[in-house]
Amino acid sequence: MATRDALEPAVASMRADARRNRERILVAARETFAEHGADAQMDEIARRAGVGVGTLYRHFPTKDELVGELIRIKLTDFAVRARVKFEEDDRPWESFAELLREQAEIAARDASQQRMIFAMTHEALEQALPTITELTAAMQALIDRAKAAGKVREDVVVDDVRTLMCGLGSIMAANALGVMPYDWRRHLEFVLAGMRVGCPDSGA
Amino acid sequence: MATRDALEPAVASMRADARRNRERILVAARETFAEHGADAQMDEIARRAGVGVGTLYRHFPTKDELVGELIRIKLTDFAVRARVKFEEDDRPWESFAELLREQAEIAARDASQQRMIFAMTHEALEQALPTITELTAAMQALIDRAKAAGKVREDVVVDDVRTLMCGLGSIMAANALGVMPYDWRRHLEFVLAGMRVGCPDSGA
Amino acid sequence: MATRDALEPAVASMRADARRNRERILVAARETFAEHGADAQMDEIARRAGVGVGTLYRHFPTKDELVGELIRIKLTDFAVRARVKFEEDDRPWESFAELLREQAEIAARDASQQRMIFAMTHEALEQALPTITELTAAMQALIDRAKAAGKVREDVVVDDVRTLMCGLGSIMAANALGVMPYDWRRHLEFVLAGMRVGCPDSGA
Amino acid sequence: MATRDALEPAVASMRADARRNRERILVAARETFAEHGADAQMDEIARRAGVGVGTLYRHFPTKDELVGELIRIKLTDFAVRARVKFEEDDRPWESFAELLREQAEIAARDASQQRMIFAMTHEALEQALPTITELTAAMQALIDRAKAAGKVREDVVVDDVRTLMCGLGSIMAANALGVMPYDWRRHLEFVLAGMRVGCPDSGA
DNA sequence: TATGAATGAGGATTCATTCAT
DNA sequence: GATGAATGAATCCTCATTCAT
Repeated sequence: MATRDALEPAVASMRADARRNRERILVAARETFAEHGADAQMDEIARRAGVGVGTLYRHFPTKDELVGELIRIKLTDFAVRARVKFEEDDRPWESFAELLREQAEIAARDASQQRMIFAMTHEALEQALPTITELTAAMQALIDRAKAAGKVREDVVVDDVRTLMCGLGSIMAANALGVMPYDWRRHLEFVLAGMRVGCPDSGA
Repeated sequence: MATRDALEPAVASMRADARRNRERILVAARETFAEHGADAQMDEIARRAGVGVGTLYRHFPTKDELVGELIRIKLTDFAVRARVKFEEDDRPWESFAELLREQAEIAARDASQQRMIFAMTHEALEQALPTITELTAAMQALIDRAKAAGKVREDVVVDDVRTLMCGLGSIMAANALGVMPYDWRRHLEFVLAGMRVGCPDSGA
Repeated sequence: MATRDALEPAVASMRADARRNRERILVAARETFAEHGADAQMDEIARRAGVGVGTLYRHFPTKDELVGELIRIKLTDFAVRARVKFEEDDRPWESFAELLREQAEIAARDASQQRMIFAMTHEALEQALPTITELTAAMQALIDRAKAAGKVREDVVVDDVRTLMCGLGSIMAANALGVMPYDWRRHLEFVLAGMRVGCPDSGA
Repeated sequence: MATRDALEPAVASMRADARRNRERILVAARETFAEHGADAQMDEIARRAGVGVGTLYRHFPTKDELVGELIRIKLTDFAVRARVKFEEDDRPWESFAELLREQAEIAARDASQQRMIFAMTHEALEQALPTITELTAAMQALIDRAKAAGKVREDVVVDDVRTLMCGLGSIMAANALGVMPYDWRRHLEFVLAGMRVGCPDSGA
């Protein structure tokens, strides 16, 4: 996990027990949002974390801020992974495609936790803004290199990746709801294929 | 609209005023889910429809059944459109790709109403099962013809389309939430390109 | 009781059972504010009224509006009484002084209910504004007549009466809290004496 | 300030820093009750005082005891002032009337802090009992001298002053709530006038 | 001893659903 | 059948007080 990098100074300077509680709350929140989606209740999150609601609210003054932090951590992790992939790997297409595959596998592993995005509000998102900027830059670098190497179509932009990940997350979420099975891995491969140079256009 | 075909016998045999109420409720429900997503309230739907809550509940005994009916109508419409496309049009790739583009535009037009899928439960889905069967058959026919004509990759299956539409709907919904802009049209074209014969594989 | 005059059209047109519930809620609210002051709980008010909380909230969407209505009724009653006193009675000093004595006795009778004023907010007050205007006018008429008859000091203004009643109410409330006994009747008589013509000034 | 005289032995024997903390807490509490009335929170008082809640609770084991102490100090101050007035001043009416005016001005100056009295409970009051006894005695002396000089009506008793001050405090508090303006100075003068010998009775 | 993190009962309000009119 | 009043479990959040560091 690259989460350590997500620690803000405020968190780093916490008392040991407070930091432990904070961590337990985040774990519990992930589980609870996974099970109940946007309807996850603060009381249940607290109970699972083994703390009182008061403690939960001391750490995250509103539900929104809790959701915002979960998103921020996830995106920070993604950004770090993207940066590492760019440094460590010099096969332009593979480092691009594999980053997305790996990130998708990770997202799928917290399973249905994708449902949390249903609980995302504007406020929640704002907390993650700096992280999003970082992630965008890292992704841009990967795309640029792959384009320069003639692997990725010239018209692909960073936002297409954002859109793809949004779609994948929702597909995983729908999957987790259990109403119907969806194969997100196949979906990802279709999009990757469509983004490659050499692909005939879609006839649009 | 092909909605007329969605009428069940029970609806067909209703008194004229009851059927009018039913229709107004469905319209009001669409509007309300569009504005408030899964948080749409039964009271507001009734108010917009100009009927009492009691009447709303007479037509749809639970919120789930109301959501289910909205989904069923939408899918029925899709199925009809798919069947028509198959009959009317003999350009295998185009009739496949254009159906998806048209359906996506329609979905986007109820705009944010996609948010309703956040309110979908297992029960809601069950009502739509027969419709889903129809839709699957119609889609299968289009895919088979396109494969036979060497236009669509052999490994594409009906479920890939279902998955695609799920992803698109969610992207539209996220868009409507307004937290971030997503370009679902570009996403659709990447997938279509990826499904075409002649596209290099994704390197997976 | 002159409360009947306080009925707004909205109330008059209610279904019989709804109006009965509304009345029971108001009674229960008076009792509960009397016992617990500003800390009175909506749940308890509902329980005492024999209705669900939902019903309480249907009639009064916020605690403030409930408090506001209680104040409005009380002031309406006062205004009516003032108007009647002015019409029925032609002894300028007596009609002025007796109105205040009677109103104070009435206020004291809902006893400690005066504590409700502790729960009064700006919003709550706003509901009562038209009533306050009426009351002010009625009181002004009584004061003017008593001044014209040379009974009340020329410098007495309507606001002095408002201030007096506020003080009396609080004294009653403090009394009801039981922390100390206060004799509000004596207090009232001192103020009345001080407002009479012929009283030596206070040496200020 | 005559507060020094209010020091109990327990306080006198405190370590210098503890006494300084105690003083800062009292100041912070006055400010906070002034701003928020009975809704003042212990956490905010501690924060303003620049101490942890724990320290606040070490000095005042319950909120009630804190309120009680604030009241006690205020009343002690009043009692001292009354005694001084009696000693220093030999104009019977003036020393009586001016004491009340001065005390009222002081009370008004903590401005809205009168709102604290809304937070007063039986327990809070009990702490102040000895002080009340002192105050009563001092006030009695002033009244007796004024009666003997033929300035104050024979039927005036100490409790009438207590009642007056209670009313004034509440009027100031209501004023501070800002819902309506009340002129407590005028109210005080009416009562003083009403208590003077030579005032016609109120016609009761 | 001082600190501030943790606690959790409680409180206002909402909303799907039922039922009297 | 239609209406909308009534229901009350559920939900987010607060704050006086306790207790580990």
